[in-house]
Amino acid sequence: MSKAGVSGGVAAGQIKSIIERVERLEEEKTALAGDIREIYAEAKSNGYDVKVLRQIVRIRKQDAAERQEQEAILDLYLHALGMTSD
Amino acid sequence: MSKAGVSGGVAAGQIKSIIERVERLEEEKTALAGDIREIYAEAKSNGYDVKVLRQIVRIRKQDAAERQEQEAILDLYLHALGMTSD
Amino acid sequence: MSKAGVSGGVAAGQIKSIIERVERLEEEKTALAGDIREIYAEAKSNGYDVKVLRQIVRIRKQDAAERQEQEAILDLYLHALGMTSD
Amino acid sequence: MSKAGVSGGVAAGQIKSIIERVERLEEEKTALAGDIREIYAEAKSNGYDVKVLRQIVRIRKQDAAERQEQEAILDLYLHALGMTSD
DNA sequence: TCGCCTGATAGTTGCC
DNA sequence: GGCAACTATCAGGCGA
Repeated sequence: MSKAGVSGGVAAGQIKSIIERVERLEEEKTALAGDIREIYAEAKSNGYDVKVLRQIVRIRKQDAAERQEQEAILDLYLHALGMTSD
Repeated sequence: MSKAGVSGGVAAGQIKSIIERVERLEEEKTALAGDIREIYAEAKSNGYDVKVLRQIVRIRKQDAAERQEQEAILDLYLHALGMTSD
Repeated sequence: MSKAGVSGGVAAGQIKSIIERVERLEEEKTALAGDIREIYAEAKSNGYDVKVLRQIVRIRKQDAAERQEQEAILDLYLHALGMTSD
Repeated sequence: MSKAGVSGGVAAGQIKSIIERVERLEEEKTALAGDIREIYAEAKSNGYDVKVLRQIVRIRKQDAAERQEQEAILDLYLHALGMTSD
């Protein structure tokens, strides 16, 4: 069939399965977000500055991203210069 | 002490632990987001309209939230009438 | 009035003004996007690799953002240590 | 030459010019985005519902697009009937 | 030219 | 209750 579910109700089970798998994963995702919040709350109660901690995490993530970008552009340069193995 | 880590470098290990635990959880969160995207991609390749599927998930979440709220209101009434066991 | 436009049609002119100002600005924004596309197209016709150019712009923007973040966290540290002038 | 800048450093100035022109335009674009945000913020402080205002702008843009499409279709018909001047 | 994918934007949620 | 960070959605650019 060219379009799932159009030719009848036969796909209902499949849709249900998709929805439920997504919902399950989103549930886990929400739980993890809660765990993170909990860690920060605990840190705060131990006298740490949560804003600073969050900023540190953010910067480390940015660093990683920047490194990725740097590698990506290096690859681009190498390709442009025909210096790659592929 | 009024501010953790200010009175010396003793808290460095603790900070490191906090940061790493958060990063670990965020990594898992990102992985789950990837899984969800994968499911939608697979659904799309099976001919489903991803936008519609996302909307269904959203509506079901809203419904769940409303149900929660309804129950909360019901509890409120029951409490007000002294009809609860707690 | 507590809520603009609720007490009558008197705010119609104001709404119209808001909408039109926004639309005007978005138009300009779209035009700028077009200008940028044009520059890249021209560069491409001159033999430049657009992908590389875009990557360069992206990295430079990231660098700037990272610098901002670094400054922000420095400020946070200084505040945390009570070493600021305010 | 088949690839600009590959045969030497002569194109550095040109690249620099391209990058800077793009960055200048992106800066202006960002500034306009800021102006728009400002308008909405002002509207909000005057009691307007920003979400609704955004929706109005979106719908009007869609309408304009549809009108464009209608005109294009009309043109197509007129061309097919040889009723155009070009 | 069409589909994919990344980057920009809008909405939501949590914090102050 | 307002503001800021984060997430999800959407549109434009790129490659096949």
